[in-house]
Amino acid sequence: MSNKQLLQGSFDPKAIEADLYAEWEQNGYFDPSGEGKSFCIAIPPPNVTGTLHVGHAFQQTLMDAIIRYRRMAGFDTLWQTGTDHAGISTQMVVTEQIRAEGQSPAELGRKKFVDRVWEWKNESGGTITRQMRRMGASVDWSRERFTMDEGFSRAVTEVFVRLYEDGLIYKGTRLVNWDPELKTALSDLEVVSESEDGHLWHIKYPFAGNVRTSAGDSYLVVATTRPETMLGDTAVAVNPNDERYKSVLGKSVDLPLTDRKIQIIADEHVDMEFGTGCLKITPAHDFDDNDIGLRHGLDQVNIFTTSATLNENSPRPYQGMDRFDGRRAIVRDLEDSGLLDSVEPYSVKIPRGERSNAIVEPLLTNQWFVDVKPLAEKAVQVVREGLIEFVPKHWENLYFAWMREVRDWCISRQQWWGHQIPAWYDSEQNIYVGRTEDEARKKANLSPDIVLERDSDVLETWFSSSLWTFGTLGWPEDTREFRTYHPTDVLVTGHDIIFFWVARMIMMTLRFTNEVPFKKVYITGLIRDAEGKKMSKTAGNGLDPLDLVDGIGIEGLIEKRTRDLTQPRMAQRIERATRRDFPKGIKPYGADALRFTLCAIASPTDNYNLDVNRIEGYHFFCNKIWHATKFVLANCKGFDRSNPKKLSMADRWIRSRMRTLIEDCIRAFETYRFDLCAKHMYDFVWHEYCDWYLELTKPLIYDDLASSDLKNGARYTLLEVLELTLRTMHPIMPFITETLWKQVAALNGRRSPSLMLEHYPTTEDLPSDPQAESNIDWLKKVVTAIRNIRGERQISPKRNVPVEMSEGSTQDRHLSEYNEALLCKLAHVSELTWTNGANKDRTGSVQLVNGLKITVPFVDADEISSERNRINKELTRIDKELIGVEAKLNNENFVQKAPPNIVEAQRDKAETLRSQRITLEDQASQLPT
RNA sequence: GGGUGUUUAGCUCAGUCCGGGAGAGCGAUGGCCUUACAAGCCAUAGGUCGUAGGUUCGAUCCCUACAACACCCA
Repeated sequence: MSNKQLLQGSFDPKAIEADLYAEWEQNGYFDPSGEGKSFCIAIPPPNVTGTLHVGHAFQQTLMDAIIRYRRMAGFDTLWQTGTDHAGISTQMVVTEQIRAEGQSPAELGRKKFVDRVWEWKNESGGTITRQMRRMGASVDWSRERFTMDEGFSRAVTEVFVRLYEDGLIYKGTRLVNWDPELKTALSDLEVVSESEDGHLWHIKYPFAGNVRTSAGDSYLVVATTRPETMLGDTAVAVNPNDERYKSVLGKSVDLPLTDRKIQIIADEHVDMEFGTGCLKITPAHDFDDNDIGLRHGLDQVNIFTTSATLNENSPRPYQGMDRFDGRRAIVRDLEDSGLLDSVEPYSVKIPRGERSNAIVEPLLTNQWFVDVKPLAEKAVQVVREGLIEFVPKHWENLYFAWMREVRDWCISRQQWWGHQIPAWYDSEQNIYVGRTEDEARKKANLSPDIVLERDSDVLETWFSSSLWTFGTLGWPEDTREFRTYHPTDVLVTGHDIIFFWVARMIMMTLRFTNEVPFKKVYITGLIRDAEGKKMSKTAGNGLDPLDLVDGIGIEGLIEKRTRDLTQPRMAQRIERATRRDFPKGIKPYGADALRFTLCAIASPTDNYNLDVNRIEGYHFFCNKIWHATKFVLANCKGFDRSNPKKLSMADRWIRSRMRTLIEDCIRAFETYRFDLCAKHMYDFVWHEYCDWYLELTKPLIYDDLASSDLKNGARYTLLEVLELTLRTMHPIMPFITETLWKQVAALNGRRSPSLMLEHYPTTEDLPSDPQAESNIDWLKKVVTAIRNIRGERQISPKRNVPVEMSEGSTQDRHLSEYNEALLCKLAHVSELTWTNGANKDRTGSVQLVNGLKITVPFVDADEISSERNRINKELTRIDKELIGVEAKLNNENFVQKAPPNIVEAQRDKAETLRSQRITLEDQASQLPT
């Protein structure tokens, strides 16, 4: 882009962002420099066939800001990228495609099915990486990995085999979350529980033999939300302290509808207040009951098939029934036999498979497990010792709590897409584990004529992702990358996967590398919509980050939000809400504005509300920077830095402020306070550089008679501070800063072909300048005071007014003389005079700046009454403040106990307020009546 | 039932390890097309900092209890 184009028009993100990314990528600017201290972030791998949602955009923006900052600060940075094979969700998508073609995966067979998934992966796997590029993510694409690629798969097999050899992986029959539709085990994360309307059935269990409760009943009443599971009951439990049932402990009841007798046992877990205080125990179909069952050595009677129909362990009439038909039949039969005590409506938490939406059934199945306890100890220790630090710190508590209650980890899934478990079976179901079948045979000295069959299960996705930091760096080979970049420096992720991913990475990495996977864990909250609601497809309030970048019309947005709804009846409501919130659709705000917004909302809290108005505000901020640069360039054409120059007070001031900005931003980046970082940048650019510094330079630059040394000083500073500002902001807003930087860099003596190759600003050449700061602070206050009077009296900006000063200190007098020209220009003052306050003939509006009295004389009579109001208002304010301060000073305790500097400050304040009060009263009395 | 977090201007949020009478953006109101920017400039209004106690000379900040909301676990 040429200067000419830049000097025209306003900020248009589309025009500048398009080609820049390709340029960076092609020039290899994202690759590690190979010089300096290493700094590495491993990206949480998104689903390979997924699309970018706001949460990704958010976390990746923060990671990119960190990486760009570190890269500029001279680190050898690697942002390791890659994607996850996302077992279940990917398999489901492809299954549906195949079904749509009128086939079933079973007909296709495993090999062809997996080939189809690879096809789909190659076809659609590029979407999310394309979107990441659009957001400006500076990941090293040359090192992109995939959890199913050859090298990573080798790491997965290696880990499985070693854990098996060490006795930390075993196969066993345990209770797991079972999805009867997908016919696979699910992790807790893949199960979503929500409250739904249901019932609580109270069922009578008659005692076996002549037994009575203390109340004289010949039966116990148990309450359950799932009556059909009673067929698998193996006990009834009561609290050992429950007086009502002490006498029946150890006795039995006849389990209705069956010919089984079950025992009455005592367990602390039972809540005496709930229902009748009797709890039916179904160890094979409830996680809590399973624990109780294990404690008491109860039988586990599994009554369901893998399709959740009643199996041969249930009484014949119910066999083959679906679990809900079974429930109806059982309730009816209980009622018929008079054993149904009562039914009440009840809100039940229903667990559903995240992908299939099927109701999950706790089911006893034969699965592979990791024995987590031995791994967890060390994982807790490294966090306790500070080798890994959570930011914000309080998440460590959650981590510790989870680790204390850690259960064995079910790692097998009955799926085809994923890492097939490296275990083989002979005809007697003996297990042989090895990196290959050959190895497994050799280890067991198997004769070649024994036929082995490989385990058909795959490992769950989290198993492979737990190896992410070291697997991507080449482990198990001893690579240079692993030695250089591991442990990685920081992990940026959401609190929802601290246990599923973060904790497991820590455990696995410690086990296999003897290192922590990362030194810091920055936990982000969840992005919600403007009203604080969770963004979701069903609620129809989701936002596609790229729509915020490139814009979308209202019809397009509605179409997107109502497409493929699971509940089509929601469409109308979603459309209405969308039209209300986005009457004109979404404007193209650009990647920088979105990135800046995401940083600005990233305060240390659990949730952030993403308000499009805010993005618009930061889009305007981009425009502000754009125009400021236009201004600077227009006034610095052909500027030569070697020209003799003299810095003005304003130049010295903005350089001193620039120093503060750099310090603030560095501190903010180092402490992960992206919100403060964005705020500092915004305030500096808008309210210091643009509002004041540019305005302060104009009188000088536009003055043909001004000294060329001073003009050169101003141009020098305009360019220098702008160039430094662009560098300072680059990690958050890479596109606009690079574009503008290329226009100003050479004028400030920078020769790099890209801002990405420049060093992050340091404060070395920028002295802190208290004199300039107090000088310009005074000027700002005085100008603002005069503008305040002008505003209140609605004096047109075109009209210059005379201003009188009086009662100030000699310092005020010096400053006013020094700054007179600027002051008159900025406040539209025709003439500035000092009076000794004796001029009683001319009255006017008064503002006080500390001890200095500033008067703008009246021109007509009706201004006088409004001035009286203004003074009265001001007096009220001063009185209120004075009362507070004086109360403090009259308090003996305060004067004695508070630190002397605080007391002194209060005395000064009281002094100032009193003198202001006198001046104002004096002024009011002088107003003509 | 247990745990964590939140509660500050009409709205969305800052207010930092370290207590000394609270800030921004948006919105609202009034005035300006002032030669970088109307996507802008200048000014104004508004808050017993969730409630009740406690600690302290002094509490938005520290402690306790309670309430509401959110999330996690059961």
